[in-house]
Amino acid sequence: MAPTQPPGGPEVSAQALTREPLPREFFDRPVEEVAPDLLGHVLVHGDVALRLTEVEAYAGMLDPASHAYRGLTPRTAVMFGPPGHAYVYFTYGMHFCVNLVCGEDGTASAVLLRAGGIVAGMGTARERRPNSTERDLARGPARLCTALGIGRDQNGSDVCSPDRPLKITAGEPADPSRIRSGPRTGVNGGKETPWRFWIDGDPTVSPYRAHVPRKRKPTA
DNA sequence: CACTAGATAATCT
DNA sequence: GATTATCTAGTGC
Repeated sequence: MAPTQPPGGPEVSAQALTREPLPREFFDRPVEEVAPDLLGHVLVHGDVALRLTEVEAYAGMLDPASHAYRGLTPRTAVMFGPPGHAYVYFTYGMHFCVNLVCGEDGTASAVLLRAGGIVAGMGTARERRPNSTERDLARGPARLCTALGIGRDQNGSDVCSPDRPLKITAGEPADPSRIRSGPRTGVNGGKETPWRFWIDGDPTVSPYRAHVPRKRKPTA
């Protein structure tokens, strides 16, 4: 027999690429309900598929930690649109992160996809992150985007349409008894809201890091 | 393992 | 000019 296969096995991996996307109504709910429900579902981009293990909820204009808190700007325009679309942003001069827009049209809430495990297209993912172990391929929001090849071109993409390269497909939902929540990572405002959700014990969940204000460049 | 600093650019003030 | 929903490489234990 072949040695160890990834969880789910190769047949499940192939299914992940062809399965129907989640219905748009899935996203047309309060963001703190959608976020934990996404755990275990599968994000597909091209021939790579990823089972979500960690996400964070951001409640739009009501949430000091959200990019949408200060209102509509060119960058945040996608979040103010209809649910079921991808909001991709560029940060720290080198990284992309991807969110899925939630709630009613105009609420500007979204779920940040923070980590997951690759269930199809392992070869492609490894090429994109050649120095990474399998466990670390998508362990963190910027690593996730690199492993799946997500960038500016995917901003605004409809993830509920079966014919687009980037889509969110139905997987095996996480066992509710294994879902944990806690404060969001790397965020300054809104610390009291425990809106980071993850699958307890899953090795692909990223380590928690509290927000640290960056030091300024030393003046020589 | 814990901790630090540096990379690098869009966005906002 | 300051800040940032990050990651990696480096040091030291």
